[in-house]
Amino acid sequence: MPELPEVETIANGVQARIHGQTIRSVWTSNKPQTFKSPPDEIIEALTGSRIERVHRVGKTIVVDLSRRKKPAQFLVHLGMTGRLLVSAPDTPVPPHTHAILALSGGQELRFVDARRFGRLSVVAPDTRYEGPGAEPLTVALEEFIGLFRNRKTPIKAALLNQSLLHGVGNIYADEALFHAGIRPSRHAGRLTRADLTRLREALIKVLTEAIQLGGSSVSDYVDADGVAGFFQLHHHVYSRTGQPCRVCATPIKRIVIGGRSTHYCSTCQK
DNA sequence: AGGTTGACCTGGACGC
DNA sequence: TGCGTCCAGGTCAACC
Repeated sequence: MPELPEVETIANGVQARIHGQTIRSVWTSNKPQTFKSPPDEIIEALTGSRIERVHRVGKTIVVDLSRRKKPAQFLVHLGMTGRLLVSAPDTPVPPHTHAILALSGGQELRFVDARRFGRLSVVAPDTRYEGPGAEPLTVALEEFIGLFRNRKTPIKAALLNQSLLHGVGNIYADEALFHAGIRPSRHAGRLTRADLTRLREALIKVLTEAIQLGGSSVSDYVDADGVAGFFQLHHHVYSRTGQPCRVCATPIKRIVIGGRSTHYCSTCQK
C-alpha cells in the first residue's frame, strides 16, 4: 500500500535509472479502468518524448516529458498494488502488466497492477500537476492548522482526505496520531493548536523516517529495484491489533473510521 | 458543500 | 484438500 514514503522511494529509484532517456514505443493493456486518460492520448504524449525528471507529488509519480519544446507530464498513481519496474526486455512480463514503455537505453519501464486501483494519465499541455492538497513534508504550521479548522470529521478521516493533505494514507495516519498522542476519533475542528503542532511534527517525523528506511512493505510494495522496504518493523500501532503498545504495553485497539481500519493505544492517545 | 458510504479489484488468509 | 467467505485500502461517485 504505497503512501508518500513508498512513492517517493519508487520515484527516486526510477529517476536514477531512466531519466534522460527517450521513449521509443508504448504498449498498453485493454483494461479501461487503469487509464484515466484515453490510452491513445497517453501513447501519443509519451512516444518520442524524453524523460526529463521523475518525481513525486502526493501519492502520484510525475514523469516530466519534453518533446519539440512542448512539455508534458505522465502521471502514475500506484493505487494499492501498483508497481513500476525497470526491466530488461527479455525479462518475462509479469501478470497484470498494463503498460510497457520501451526506452532508448534498451530497458523497459513497466506498470504492473494486480488489483487495478492504480491509474495512468497525462496532463494537458501547459499545465503542471500540483496535486489536490498540501505537501505534508513542507506545509507551514499556520497553513496546517488552517486545514482542519471547523472540520467536523474525525482527525483520522481528515488526514486521509487528499484534498487537505496529499500523500498520507492509512499507515502513516495511524502512526502519526500515535506519536502525537491524539485519538483518531477526535473531531479535527476541536483539536487545539498544541495538538496540531504535535501532529504536524509527528507526521513529518514518521514520513521522513520511512523515506530514509525505503518505505513500508506490508504486502505489495516493491521499489524500482524489486527490493522491499522495511518500515513495518517500526510500526507502533498499524496492523498491531491486540499486541502490546511499544510504550506502555496496553493492547492496541482496532476500530473503523471512515470505512478504514484504525489502530491506536487507548492509554497513550487522548 | 461538507460528510459519509459503497463500489471498484484481486490475492491472500482463514474457516469448515 | 478444496471451496467459500472475508478482508485489505486509495479514490471516486453517489448520496445525505
